[in-house]
Amino acid sequence: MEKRLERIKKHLHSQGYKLTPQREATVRVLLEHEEDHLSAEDVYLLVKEKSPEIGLATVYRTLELLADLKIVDKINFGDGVSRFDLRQEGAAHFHHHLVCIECGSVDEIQEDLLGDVEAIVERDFNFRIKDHRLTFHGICYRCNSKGNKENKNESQNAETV
Amino acid sequence: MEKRLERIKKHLHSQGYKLTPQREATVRVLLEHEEDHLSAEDVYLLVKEKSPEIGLATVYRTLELLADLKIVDKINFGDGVSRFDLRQEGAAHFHHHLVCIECGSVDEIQEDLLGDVEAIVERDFNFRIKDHRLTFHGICYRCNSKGNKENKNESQNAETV
DNA sequence: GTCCTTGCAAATAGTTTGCACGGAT
DNA sequence: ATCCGTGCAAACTATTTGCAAGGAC
Repeated sequence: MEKRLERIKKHLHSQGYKLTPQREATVRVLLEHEEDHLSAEDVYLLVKEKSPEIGLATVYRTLELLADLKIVDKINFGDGVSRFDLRQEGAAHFHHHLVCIECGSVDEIQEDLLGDVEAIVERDFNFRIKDHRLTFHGICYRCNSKGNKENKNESQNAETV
Repeated sequence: MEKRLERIKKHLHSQGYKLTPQREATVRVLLEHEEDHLSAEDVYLLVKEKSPEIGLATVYRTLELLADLKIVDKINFGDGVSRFDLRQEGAAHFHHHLVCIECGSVDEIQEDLLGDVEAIVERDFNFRIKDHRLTFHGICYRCNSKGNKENKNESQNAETV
């Protein structure tokens, strides 16, 4: 993990930015919560645990910077909040998401899967693809097996990030 | 177009809602701007031209209602605004979008394209897909040919949308 | 009357911005 | 001495909500 931090630092430097303590703290939180899909507020609260003096605006500014540098991706699942997701190092494309409409969980799919589709789009629509967003909404494997028990269960929300 | 309005009316009635004048005006605007991807504010301004007494909150409430009934889809291209898109009648799935990072245009792809991908996701991740969102970001055919004019390029002009 | 729906205004939520200060070069 | 980055508060934008009033049945 230190290695990735180091590389991010270089990436920042190469663009004329510094890895300030606040930015480092923010990146660390992102690295430690790679699986989650944190909102800016989530990140802020987590950063605050280690660096209580940080301001919310700084977190927003850092996340925006990281998004500009393609270090993180800003995503939006339709609940009015932006979420931030570290890009896999060296990944050609952004990964996909499975959003469960029952428990709210968000899982990731690292496989590309879209190769053929993109070829068709590029050819048929003369569209030069730079990036994509693919999200499936449905019932996740957890809720699927739960539902099989035919239990008219109620509020046991899963992690939901 | 009247026919679609009629069906939407029935759809509302079947769920215990009425097609009030305000709702009708809103739906008409959506029907007349099917190609566009209007924000709530856009819809509001357009509805206001014909029905000046309507309130913004009513438009929001109507759009939310239509989204609940799956008559429209709420989409989000990452600029903090929700946009509303009429669902194709009888379409099993939501259509896809091509967002141009150069000129900001948004084109639609009605073809499904995701059949194979969805089969894989359902099988490998035990995820029951109910809906999806697929957006490509890149350079549209218009900007492609524009950029090509000064360069050496040849026969590839599309007219999709 | 009862239930829905509406317009308006106020409230909220998320995010951005202005500004003066502080630290590193 | 300059430049970048920060914290704070205020500003802004998009959206939601409370409420009194109007209309259909």
